[in-house]
Amino acid sequence: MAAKRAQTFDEQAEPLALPSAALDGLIGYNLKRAYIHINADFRRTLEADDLPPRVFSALSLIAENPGMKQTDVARLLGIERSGLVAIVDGLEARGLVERRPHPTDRRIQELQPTQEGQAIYRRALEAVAEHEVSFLSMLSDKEQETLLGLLRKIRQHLEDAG
Amino acid sequence: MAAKRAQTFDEQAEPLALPSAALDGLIGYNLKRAYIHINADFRRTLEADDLPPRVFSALSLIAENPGMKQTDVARLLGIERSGLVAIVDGLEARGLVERRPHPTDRRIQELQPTQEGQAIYRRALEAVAEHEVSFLSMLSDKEQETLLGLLRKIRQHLEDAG
DNA sequence: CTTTAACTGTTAACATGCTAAACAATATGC
DNA sequence: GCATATTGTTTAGCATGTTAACAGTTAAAG
Repeated sequence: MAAKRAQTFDEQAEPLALPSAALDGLIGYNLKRAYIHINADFRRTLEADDLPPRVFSALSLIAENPGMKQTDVARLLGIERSGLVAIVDGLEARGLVERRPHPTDRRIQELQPTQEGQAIYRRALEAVAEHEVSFLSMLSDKEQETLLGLLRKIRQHLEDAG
Repeated sequence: MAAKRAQTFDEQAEPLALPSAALDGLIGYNLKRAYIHINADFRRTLEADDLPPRVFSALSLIAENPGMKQTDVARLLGIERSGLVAIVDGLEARGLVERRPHPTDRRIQELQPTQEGQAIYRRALEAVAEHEVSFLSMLSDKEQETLLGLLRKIRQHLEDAG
């Protein structure tokens, strides 16, 4: 059990289109709707590994940056330290991540991915990438490249100059 | 009071970038991050009118399609009928929307925007559109047009043959 | 016509995922 | 040494959703 619970929420708040001509002209609205669809697919893909998006994100950070402390992971995820505890507890209970004592600072517990954690992360990432291909099949390769470039440009300007 | 509550959540779960080369190549991930930023701006913009995104969406539906019943609004928003009750209660308490009896079916209460409701909706929509311009200033007009077209293409294929 | 089923809006109980506040253990700066 | 800050954690609470049950009303079946 645990896989079809009810999917209480996250980003599935607007599955259907709002029939509004006014909103259709806004990039933000179209971005939101496209995101909702692709995120739903993302969630479905990760459901096979019982990884909610937020847990996948945490695992991703830990797998790609071994040795981070929880405070940093929480900050990067944009949640409170207290909120991360349960997520790491879950990952640790499943044997995907380990809390290890910091060599000099005994307050800190470094987060290390286990071999299984790395394997599952890589497998999940590959599954997501594969799903994306079929999910965006309405766009040509050229169009996908253009879209990726534009989205990156937005991120770059917003995340660099905070 | 009521405007800086705590902004408990919605989509602000990942304000900072995940330093991951693997994820950066995924359109879905970049779409998500761009959406998070633009949605945060969307939320800030609507905060002036004390309109959470979900309330704005409901008001938008009602203002642009007067006479809908709650069941339809809930379905279009992707939430349960029971969840919409509080939202409509709030809009009605603020005098932005009215519940009116259906002429023949006494189960139904038609949702009608008041004059003030329409005014606030139009004003909020204009504010959102204006914010979008400055928010996406890193893209040229041509690039914005391209992005809008690509996002629409995605939506079209996903929502038509849903 | 009568009975049965379906639909509408609503409430109540509960789940979820976060925050905020307090805490003990530890580290740092003067 | 002592005040202050940091880390991870627990606890309580809130926001926002769901599901289940309901009363009133309508539509369908017999």
